[in-house]
Amino acid sequence: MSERRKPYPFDLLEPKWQALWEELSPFHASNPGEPGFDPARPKYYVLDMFPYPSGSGLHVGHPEGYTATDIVARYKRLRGFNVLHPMGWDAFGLPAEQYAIRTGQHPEVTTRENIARFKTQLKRIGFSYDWQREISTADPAYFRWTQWIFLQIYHSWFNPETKRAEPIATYRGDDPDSVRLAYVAEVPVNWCPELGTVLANEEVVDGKSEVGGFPVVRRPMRQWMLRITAFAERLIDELEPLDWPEGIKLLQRNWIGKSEGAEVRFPVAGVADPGSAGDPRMTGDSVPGYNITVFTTRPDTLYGATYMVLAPENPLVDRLTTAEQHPAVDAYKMQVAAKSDLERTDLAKDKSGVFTGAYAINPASGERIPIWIADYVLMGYGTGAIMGVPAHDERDFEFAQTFDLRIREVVAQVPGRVGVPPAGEGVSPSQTSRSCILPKDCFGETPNPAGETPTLPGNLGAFTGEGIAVNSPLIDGLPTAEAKRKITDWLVEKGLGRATINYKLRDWLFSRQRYWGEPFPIIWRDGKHEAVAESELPLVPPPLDDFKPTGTGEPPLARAKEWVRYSEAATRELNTMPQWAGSCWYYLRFCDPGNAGRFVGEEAERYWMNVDLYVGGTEHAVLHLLYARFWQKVLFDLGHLSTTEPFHRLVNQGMILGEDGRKMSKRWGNVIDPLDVIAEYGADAFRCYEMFMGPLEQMKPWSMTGVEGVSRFLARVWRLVMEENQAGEWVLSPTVQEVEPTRAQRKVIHATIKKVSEDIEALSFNTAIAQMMIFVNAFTSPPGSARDSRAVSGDPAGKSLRGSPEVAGESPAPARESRALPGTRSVPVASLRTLLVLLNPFAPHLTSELWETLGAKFPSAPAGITEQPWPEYREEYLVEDEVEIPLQVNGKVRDRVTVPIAATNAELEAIALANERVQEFIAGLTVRKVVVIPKKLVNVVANQ
RNA sequence: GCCGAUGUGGCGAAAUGGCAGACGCAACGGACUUAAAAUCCGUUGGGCUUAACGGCCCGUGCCGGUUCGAGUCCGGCCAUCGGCACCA
Repeated sequence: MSERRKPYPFDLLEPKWQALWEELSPFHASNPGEPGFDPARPKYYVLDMFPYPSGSGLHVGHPEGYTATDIVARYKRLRGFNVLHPMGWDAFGLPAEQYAIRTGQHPEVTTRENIARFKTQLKRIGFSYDWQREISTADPAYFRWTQWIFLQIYHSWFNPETKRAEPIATYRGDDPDSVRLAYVAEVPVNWCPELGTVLANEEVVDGKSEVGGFPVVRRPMRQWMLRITAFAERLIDELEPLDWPEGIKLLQRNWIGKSEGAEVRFPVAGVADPGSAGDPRMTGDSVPGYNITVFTTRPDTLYGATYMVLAPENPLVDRLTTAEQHPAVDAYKMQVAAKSDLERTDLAKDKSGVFTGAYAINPASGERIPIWIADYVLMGYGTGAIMGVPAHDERDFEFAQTFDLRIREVVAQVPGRVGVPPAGEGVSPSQTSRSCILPKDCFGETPNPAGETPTLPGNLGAFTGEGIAVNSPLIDGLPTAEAKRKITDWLVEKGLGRATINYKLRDWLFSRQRYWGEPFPIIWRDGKHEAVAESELPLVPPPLDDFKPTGTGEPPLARAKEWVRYSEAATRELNTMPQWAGSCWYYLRFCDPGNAGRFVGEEAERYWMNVDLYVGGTEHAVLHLLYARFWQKVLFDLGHLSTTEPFHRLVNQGMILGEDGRKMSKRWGNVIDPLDVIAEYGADAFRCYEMFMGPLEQMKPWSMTGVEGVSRFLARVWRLVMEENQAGEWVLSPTVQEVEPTRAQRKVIHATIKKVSEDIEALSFNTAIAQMMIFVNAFTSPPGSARDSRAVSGDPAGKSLRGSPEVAGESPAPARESRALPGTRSVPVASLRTLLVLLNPFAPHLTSELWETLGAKFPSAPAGITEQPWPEYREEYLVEDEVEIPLQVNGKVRDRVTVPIAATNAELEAIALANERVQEFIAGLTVRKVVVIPKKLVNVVANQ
């Protein structure tokens, strides 16, 4: 770090203001009913995704979003809003626990230290958080309510009639435990041996743990689940009106994965198995228990179903398999079970499977079709069974090819419709050979109505698009959508199926085998679970010396024998909640963090919710953001909250890359430490640079010279107000005077007010800063310089002459040694004050200091810059009497002329046609048309 | 494979369908300085042309379209990044 002189004394003034903010808490927001609360003001809740306080401290990614929200928060305060802008800590988490395992240091200690470091660092950037609302998810005063919310979920069920969560008491069935929103199930889970815990689907990436990258295997275990699937439809529907990036909405929709289709029952054919011939159950064609139900999104292809496939784990498999096929089926099941998720995915390309020996009846065609098992059919989706329609499904096609199963076309492509290659294209010689492998009856008896080649589309495999039903007596000739409807109606009529919807979303695996998390407020008695009384909350984790996973899947809490024993007959639940639990509702607690009697006070919740602006990284698109919406809905349904969605407007900040354009990492040695930057350039420069880099949502590389540029800008602001005297002290510059701005200056001022206001609302901070740079350039450049006139007139070409100050009684700038340049003009105090307010959200320290300095000499304005009203611009100052417009001939600029703003179209046209340069270019041509856009341009269209 | 985002000077980037490159960085030239740093002023997309003022042509990933006019709208490609990935 260089020891060169600071361009302005940020190293003195930034700590000064930070100390003042610490002392006076000017950013504290009062709740309704509290002293200092002003009900006349509108509210604004602006929230950051709170950090996990890791050991490595803040990196430059954190402050990007935090600076954006801080600017908005400070801006909204100046605009007269009651602003809620809190910060807290997502403090439960694996790293602290793993550190504890390595060192024996209790996670609580590590976490406390990390929080302290994060807090110091955040304060060093000058964020205007209301620190009185600070919360930590690992604080018993907080997690007692996390546990309380879990109990609300536990004590409720999803009523399919009302489509709402309701207290379990309203459930009329005989087994409440089967419908609770929190339930225990023996499910195949993602078990990570290395971490000694199970993980949610969302925490597994490519068959490895998201944290640490350790292998994850499937293994059945008894786990707590939250019934998020019950809310699938609402999670999709209520997403629609939110002001979120379309991409994130789409990500959530895809994650939830809604598919509309039908369930179809296939009777198992009784005569398939010689061994069971004569078994009375196998003779009828709809014996209960011997139907296989499948889910399909394409019921219109039912006639094309030439085989069936069950998931290997499907319990029906054992009942169906013939004696002959038993050894092969069992071997295959073993083989599949041994595969990890990774392997199962990796081998996706090669289809494998085994014939069960059994047959089913295609309810439409009446044909006997073979039943197979294959691992490309998943037990967890739909019914764990499919009908194989190789002609119209890629996977089924591959499978049919591998095992030489029949392929029957039942949907004909319609020429000229979606996805149909023009004739002649997509047909290669290999098509003939492809046809050869198709069994004889592949296309049925009916000639292919599409004529020409008896195609599967091109030679690529299955045709999965929509078309016209063929070879399907009930629906022949119908387009796909209609065919779906008609066949579904027919299925319902015959009692063979029904329309239904399936979701990819699975229930949320909610328990973890960890120490450092919220214990479940649950006890076990006689093998059944019970909730503990609310009065027993918070349920604090027991003290432990050994945090290591037990390795058996039994949670570390099992080691605390005393704690585990709840009573003679009951023991405590040993699992803890996942890290997401605390972050599912922290935005609610911020509204009323000190409330000891409720998770959030009703009035506070009604006043502050929902979150007006939520800024954070995309990585939470389907995790935190889905879970939080889920909890919000449950709590809303149960009457605890006033809104059904928590986050009105969501914005994702883009990642900041290293100077080399690569992701910042120790490996590349390109990590930028915010505190190093602040030490050298100051917090204001750091903040402004992060915002000036480019659009908030975009990924962008760091640039140290870019920081320098922004730092220079702030120094120019400083020197606009201050100058250094002979003793080397900064004093108010004598050029700052109580004078009126020139007309040109006034225009820049108002253009800047307009642009900065609009840009902050739109979160376009980079262009807001650019406009303030223009402002400063206009006020620092000598009159008449190109830079001056460019800035002042808004004329990029800088050609218009502009210039002499129009200020009555402006005194010549006092001579000031070397700094006094000829033509230096005075700087109006009022203009400076406007700039300082506009810049305040971006560079709060510098502007506070300069505001104070100005106030000492020109005491007309209130003392504190944070009490200022946001300036309003006046349109009348933005318009000019004259405007320079380009004259075009056939769309090419040939000249520019300055015309009165009020010039009529006819006048403009006349001016254009009379123009010498235009004349030159239309010479010998006939003018066909003259396009006149008032105040913009004139285009003369001419040709031969 | 599917879905989404992005593609503009040497670099980060601006541009309600209306003068492409605002603002900043870097580079170069100049002023100040014994000198350097800092600061200030200026030049800076490419090519051609002019003694000079100036003028002309090309240019927003590629190909095509709509329009008086396209970075912007439409169709088709290509590349990079991100997400999902046997979900029937």
